[in-house]
Amino acid sequence: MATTGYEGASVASIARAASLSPGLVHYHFESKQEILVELFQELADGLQRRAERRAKSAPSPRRRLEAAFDAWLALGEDSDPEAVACWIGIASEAQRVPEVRDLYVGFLAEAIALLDELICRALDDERRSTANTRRIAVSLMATVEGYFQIAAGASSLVETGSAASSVQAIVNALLDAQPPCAGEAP
Amino acid sequence: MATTGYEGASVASIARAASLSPGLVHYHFESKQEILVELFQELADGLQRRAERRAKSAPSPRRRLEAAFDAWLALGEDSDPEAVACWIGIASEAQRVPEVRDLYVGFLAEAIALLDELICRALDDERRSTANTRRIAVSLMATVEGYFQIAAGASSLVETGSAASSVQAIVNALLDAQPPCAGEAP
Amino acid sequence: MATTGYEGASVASIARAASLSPGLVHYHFESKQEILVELFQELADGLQRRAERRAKSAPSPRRRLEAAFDAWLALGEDSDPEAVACWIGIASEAQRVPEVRDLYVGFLAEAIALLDELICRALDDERRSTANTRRIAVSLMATVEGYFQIAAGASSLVETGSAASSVQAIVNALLDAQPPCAGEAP
Amino acid sequence: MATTGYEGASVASIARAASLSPGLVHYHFESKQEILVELFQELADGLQRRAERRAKSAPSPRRRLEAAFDAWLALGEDSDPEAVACWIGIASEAQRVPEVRDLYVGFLAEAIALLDELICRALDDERRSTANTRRIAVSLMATVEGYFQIAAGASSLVETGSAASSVQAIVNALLDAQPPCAGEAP
DNA sequence: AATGAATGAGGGTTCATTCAT
DNA sequence: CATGAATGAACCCTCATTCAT
Repeated sequence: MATTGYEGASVASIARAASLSPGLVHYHFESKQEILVELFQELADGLQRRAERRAKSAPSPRRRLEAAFDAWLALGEDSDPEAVACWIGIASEAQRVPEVRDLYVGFLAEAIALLDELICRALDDERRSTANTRRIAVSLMATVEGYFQIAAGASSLVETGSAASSVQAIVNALLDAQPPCAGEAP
Repeated sequence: MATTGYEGASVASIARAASLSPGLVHYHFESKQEILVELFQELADGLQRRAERRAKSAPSPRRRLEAAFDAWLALGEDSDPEAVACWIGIASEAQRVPEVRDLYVGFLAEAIALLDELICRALDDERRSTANTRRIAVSLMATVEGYFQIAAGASSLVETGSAASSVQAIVNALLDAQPPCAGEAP
Repeated sequence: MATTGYEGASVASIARAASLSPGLVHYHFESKQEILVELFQELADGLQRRAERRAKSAPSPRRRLEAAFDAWLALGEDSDPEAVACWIGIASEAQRVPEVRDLYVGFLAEAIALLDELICRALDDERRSTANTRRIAVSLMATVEGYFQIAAGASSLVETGSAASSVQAIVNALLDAQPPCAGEAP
Repeated sequence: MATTGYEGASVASIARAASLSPGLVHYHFESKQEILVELFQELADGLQRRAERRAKSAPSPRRRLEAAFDAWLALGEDSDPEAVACWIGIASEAQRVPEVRDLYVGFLAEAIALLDELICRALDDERRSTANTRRIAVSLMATVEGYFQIAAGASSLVETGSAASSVQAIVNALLDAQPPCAGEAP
């Protein structure tokens, strides 16, 4: 699915890649769509677990945020381009397949909640009360997803390794900005 | 293509939607893929033109940046969900179809160049020399693309109208940040 | 479908028999089932038209009845064994396919109505008021359908040409029977 | 098989319905077709036994005939619609599967022989010699089979309970008819 | 006697593309 | 410029049957 997309990956080709007979694929999966669902869950679980595990072992709130982005964007660039390619295809499929959409929304909601919490912890009491942390979380998540997309479709435009640090720069700027008069999101 | 995706849109259904005969579609387009290319160009041109036109008519450099994001993300949220849906599908297709990939990369490069320039103009001489404006442009573009993706697949997670202002907040934070000791990307 | 049954007749084999490509079959018929529906209508129309045409040209009410059975059972035995084979398969399919069932019920209802009317005309006023002509029509129709079934599955048990005359004998016996004390169907 | 037909009943579904594993089905039956054969024999034996048993216990020859039809058509209407549904499917299958055809022919031959004998016994010597009792038996059997078919595919057309009495009316009419000048089948 | 994973041929159906008109 | 019938390969999926356990 990484190389040919969901539609391009015929059940026969999937079976061949796994050294199975086509019939056996349908013995284990009700339909081709179910394979997509399973694949998504595996990818999403991997991302989520990775972010949480690495965030936990970081010493300070700020470092935890950093660790989360590292977990995602390291994957986005170097380690597993196949996973990123799948991810973009799935995001596209999520628009049409309700089951996939639900999972995708669920994943994003969880990730945003994690970011929201980490952001809260990284702020002092005064700024926490004025900042719209959830909105910040959403926009950071958008940046992550956008880096995935660009990495998958136009990797030549992103310097290898720059994604994580760029996002870090955004985080730093947002969290250290002087309380702007109108709030950070007017 | 917005509602069924590229693979899901049969030439017959496209013809029907346009009140044409299937044969006539292939009289005007060499192949189905060429329709995708044409569609992409239309969408990309629209985005690019929109951003440039609105940026031009803004009074200050900072306002020009703001106008560009407004041009993109207003489309991303309210005005044309069909275009956004197409866009995500195309980004997914770009991974596999070289012709589409080239166009996609070209569009992004142009958009990033525009942002880069606008950012440069918005900075004073001192900060322009220390800041990595291109990297900032890339990460802002990633955020825009990410918002498109989330809007297409999980619109419930984004407050209507928040995307543009959230990106604006990031821009403000990045451009107004004190020159950090370690640079914006350590 | 006559020789292999509905399930046994693959769309590919149907196409081959008609010197068509498999795709073209689905260009003209929405589904394989629709072919069955069309086939049924052709058979049923043929039976109905035949019975009505021949009944009309008969000189007396009694002869009209005779003509109707001749129209059906001549087909049932000699002329078109393929049609009979199809018919039995269709009757079996009618149990499961609602669309076919409706058509089958419709055909029988029409045939029974025709018989009912012919029987009424063949009776004198006194007997018409005491006889349950509809019930007689149903049982005669059952006999016809039963002859089809036996002809299709066990033709060796029926002397060629005997079906029509046997049914005629039943008709004669029923219509000429002295008014039984309890009515012919207690 | 009653609800989905022979082709529609997969070995897996049969196994599931019987709380068996698919493999075990093929341990007991050589093939799926053999299940059909077994099913047919069970149904046919049931019908035959039922008719014979009830015919035996009737007091007079005429009552014995009546009892036989009751045995068949009671099943056709009230008691076991599933059996009737199977029966029609089998009659359809008999056209193609030689083994089933032989059994079907055998069943019909036996049933006709039974009817023939009962009819003979019910007639006085004079009429027995002039009547074609076998032909009468065949036509009565056709009526029974026809009622099965109509009951299975168009039950709304038959008043519940009318089949047996209608056939009885035919029997009475045929057996009591004055020796027609031209015989009962001209 | 029993399991259920595994096979692979074949099922109905879709579809990009062609072409005679 | 326009039609729509026609093609045939490929699709997802089902299923009777086998077999190691």
